[in-house]
Amino acid sequence: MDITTTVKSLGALAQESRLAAFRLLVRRGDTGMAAGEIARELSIPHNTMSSHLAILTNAGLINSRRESRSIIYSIDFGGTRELLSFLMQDCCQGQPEICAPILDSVLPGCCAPNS
Amino acid sequence: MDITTTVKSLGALAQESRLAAFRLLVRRGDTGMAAGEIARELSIPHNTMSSHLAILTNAGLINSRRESRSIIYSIDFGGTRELLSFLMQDCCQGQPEICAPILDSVLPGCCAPNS
DNA sequence: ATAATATGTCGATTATCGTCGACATATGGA
DNA sequence: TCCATATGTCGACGATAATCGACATATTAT
Repeated sequence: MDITTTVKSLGALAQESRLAAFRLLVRRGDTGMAAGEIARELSIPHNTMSSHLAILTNAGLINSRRESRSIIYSIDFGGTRELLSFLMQDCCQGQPEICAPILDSVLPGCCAPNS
Repeated sequence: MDITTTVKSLGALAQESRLAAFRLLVRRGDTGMAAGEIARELSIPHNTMSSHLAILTNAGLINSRRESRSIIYSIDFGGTRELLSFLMQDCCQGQPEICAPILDSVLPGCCAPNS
């Protein structure tokens, strides 16, 4: 992942509605959520939400698939992982002090590495 | 860390010059780097860089201290860690699939948790 | 005090972003 | 086919952000 892509991804998340939509989709996993449902849930006009979803898609953070009349958006595991990996490695290699506490706080509750 | 703060921090990093400056400072650690030195290194006018540094500071990602004529900027461990923790926990709790591979890739090269 | 160096602030200009009404397209049912 | 539903696209407006010249402030040396 290069700087330009990283900037684009960070910019995609640096907006309240988009961050909210992204977090919503993270929790839904592969099941995803229809465009309209997201707009309703967040109380945002459907066309505004549409352009936000396009930006998140373009940044490689979410995917979409059609299901009859609806278009279901879901998180893009690959892109999301790439962004976080890039940020984490950037900090870790420069200053382990930053990452170690993060890992300690994230590990217990969720995912075990080397498992 | 709440959503508004997160958006502000992400926005601060979602700009090429600022992300470059941030990465530079991560690598310098507590030693930091003078404002002018950063501007010169990145070939950016000093006043433009000054406003970028102000934005990163306001987002809680970097700190500054005066050292004779220079003002030395350095990474803010606390703020940086908070942002990354928030993003990681957000994803981990929603979808462990995202975080596990990140941890696996970050752990070997750098910091060991529970150490 | 004066000058040189280092950085910050102000203000104006340009570019980009967020928002939303109006219209367009796609799907499925009557 | 005709209509309702679901979503996307276009265009315009207002708001915010990026950039940089000019000026202001702070520090140190002579």
